[in-house]
Amino acid sequence: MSDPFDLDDDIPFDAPATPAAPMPTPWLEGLNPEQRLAVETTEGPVLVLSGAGTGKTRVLTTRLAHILMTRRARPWECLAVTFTNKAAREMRERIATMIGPVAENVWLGTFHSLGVRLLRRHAELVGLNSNFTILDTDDQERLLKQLMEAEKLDTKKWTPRALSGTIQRWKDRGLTPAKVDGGEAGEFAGGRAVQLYGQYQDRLRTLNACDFGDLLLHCLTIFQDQANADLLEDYQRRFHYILVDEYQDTNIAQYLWLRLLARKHKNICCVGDDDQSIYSWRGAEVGNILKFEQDFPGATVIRLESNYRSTPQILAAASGLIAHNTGRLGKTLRPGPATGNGDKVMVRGVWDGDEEARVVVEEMEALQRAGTPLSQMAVLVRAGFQTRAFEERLITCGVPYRVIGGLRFYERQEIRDAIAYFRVITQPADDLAFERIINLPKRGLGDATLQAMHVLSRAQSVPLVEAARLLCETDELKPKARGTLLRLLGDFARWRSLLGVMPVAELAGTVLDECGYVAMWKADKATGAEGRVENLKELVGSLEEFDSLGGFLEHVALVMDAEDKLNTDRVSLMTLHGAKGLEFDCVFLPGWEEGVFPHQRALGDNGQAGLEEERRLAYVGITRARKRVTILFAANRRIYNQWQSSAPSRFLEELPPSQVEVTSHQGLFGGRNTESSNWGTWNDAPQRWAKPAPVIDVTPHPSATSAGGFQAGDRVFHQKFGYGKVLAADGNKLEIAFDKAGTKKVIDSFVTAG
DNA sequence: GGGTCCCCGTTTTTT
DNA sequence: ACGGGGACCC
Repeated sequence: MSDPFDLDDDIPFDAPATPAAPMPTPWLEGLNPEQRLAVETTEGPVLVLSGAGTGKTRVLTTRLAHILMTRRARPWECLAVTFTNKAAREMRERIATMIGPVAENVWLGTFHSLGVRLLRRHAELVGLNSNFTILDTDDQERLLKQLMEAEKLDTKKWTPRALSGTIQRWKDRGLTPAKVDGGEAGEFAGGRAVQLYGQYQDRLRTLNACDFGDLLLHCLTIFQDQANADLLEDYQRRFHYILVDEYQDTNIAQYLWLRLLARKHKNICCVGDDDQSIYSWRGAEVGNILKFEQDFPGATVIRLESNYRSTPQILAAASGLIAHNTGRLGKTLRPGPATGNGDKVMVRGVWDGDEEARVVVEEMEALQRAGTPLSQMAVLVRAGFQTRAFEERLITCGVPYRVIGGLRFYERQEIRDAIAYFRVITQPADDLAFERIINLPKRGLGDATLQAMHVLSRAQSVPLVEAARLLCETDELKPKARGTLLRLLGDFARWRSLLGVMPVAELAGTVLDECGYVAMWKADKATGAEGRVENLKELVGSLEEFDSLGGFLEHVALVMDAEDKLNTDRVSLMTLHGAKGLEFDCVFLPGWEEGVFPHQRALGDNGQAGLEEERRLAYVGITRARKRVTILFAANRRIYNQWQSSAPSRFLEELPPSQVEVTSHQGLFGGRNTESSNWGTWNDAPQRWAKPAPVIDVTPHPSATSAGGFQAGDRVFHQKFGYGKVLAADGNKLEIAFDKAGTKKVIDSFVTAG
């Protein structure tokens, strides 16, 4: 990968037009007055409060284009920061279409990718080598566990995971071990949490590794050190204009980072929405956006309130709900010119989780018949486990869907294992990676061998790989283990010698073949093993795009999201958190019950603040919809296999009644619009919620040949359900009587002739 | 070094 | 219910 940032200051920058007064500014056309103000107020600190669907991204990109087109700054004098790779990519593309390839020279990226670039340049200032490794959470926790065990701590009472979390939160606040208030972690780890934090940082340094928090924290350390004042000034001088996306999600470390860089020119523009702050649990500090005007004196605050996404009913419902929060900067979404009138927000009470799924999928099918593409429908849940019931129902009804979130490609076990091999090749000192694969596939190098290596490694202060080599020169190991270890070390030496000689993809393939890792999965009869072999192939294939293994590893660490290339028409299932920034015509919001949403844990842990964040989550959910929102709540729900009756979410009462239409099955639910102003709870009046009549499947069952050529009577095979007989075919949908799984509807591309 | 049993936790997640 | 991890035994 080329590094545009290393091109530094001497790139010719040809703005398309020579500035002449008055300069034409076509890129400003079509902006509303507030948006235009946000774009044109280039000087000084600016806070753009942009509600959902008010054209935030457009403002950000246009602002950057405006700065460049009017030659206020050259591309490499602009810094644009986002949170996700997706947002960064989107912004880069949009800027490129507006101003052309010079856009590449803007410092544009996520906090972490920009942090990494700075840190690779100046790694030696914090005792690292510029080719440091970026650890994933697995590595972090394993490392902490080792440290805790060395301290004889009970890792069941105090889990490495919890300690990892504590350390991350400290890093989020820009605290190095020396800066943490000693008493802060209380009795955690016998009062030794801070000490462990220090040990952890030392260990990372010897491993030449960083965790995610370090990417920013080390930058801060460098910038805050008086000895590096010149360096800081260099960057301060460089960045004439700074743009920050999703400012409500920044943590304190990020805030300090920005403030340091903006100190000279003070042209910092932060865009965000305090009402969409839903990540406080991972260190985001709403306070950053709330006190922007104090932090950056003389700041201009601009509110974008004209919404181009949702119907007036949806906006009114969302606004009414969020108005229950305190401590807001305050903003009211107004329907913009483009939004038509729509239906009221539907609220629907159902008997249980199964009915909820049934009702939702039925409505989806009805909407589809009425012309809404499936890709314009989404089910947004509070927690991951809720998707299961919907998946099952969607499978049964043969409605294609995708689950967004969950395990990502690079988080799969086989991918992480493979990557550990690559890591040891590029960085022999990467003990964590070496430990991971030393006996994978099983080659008889167990605890005893590892133990001996650790002892030697510690005694000699050398990496494990080196300790292993030394160990092989002694008689300490049994001959068999010694032979195996020598062979492994020899393999690594050979693979390493191929670096830069053999194309990376080929090298990767060779490594995974020769070490026996692929063979291991090929020999595995368990379900999913073939899938893993496939994934490994895909991994090797994806390496084609890289010209160095190191570049690939950085990509893996920083760009975890693998773009979904499938453009098929599918319903989306995801968490409310995952839906932020997305929009759909029709949104389903199930599980609005006390304990589920607002979630019990959110209420317990943080009281009022926790509740308000849950409410913001609800606000995010509602404002994802363009045309239609359906909220559901169930009287009974099975949680951890235990049936519980539940009360409707308090958020339901907070929706403005005039914007809501309560519907119910079979007189299940009276609703306050027609009855009293009081919402009954399930517990108060269980007799009101008689079990509804079963839902009758009204989908036609024509018997014909499917698009894929299947017809009634065919024997087929399905990955999940096994063998079965086709009962009916309709377009690409088949109704199949499976031998074991019963009768289900599936899409014909999921089955093969059996 | 490998298999079995018990216990624990089970909100949200990017980088 | 269920999976992961650790302790324990062969």
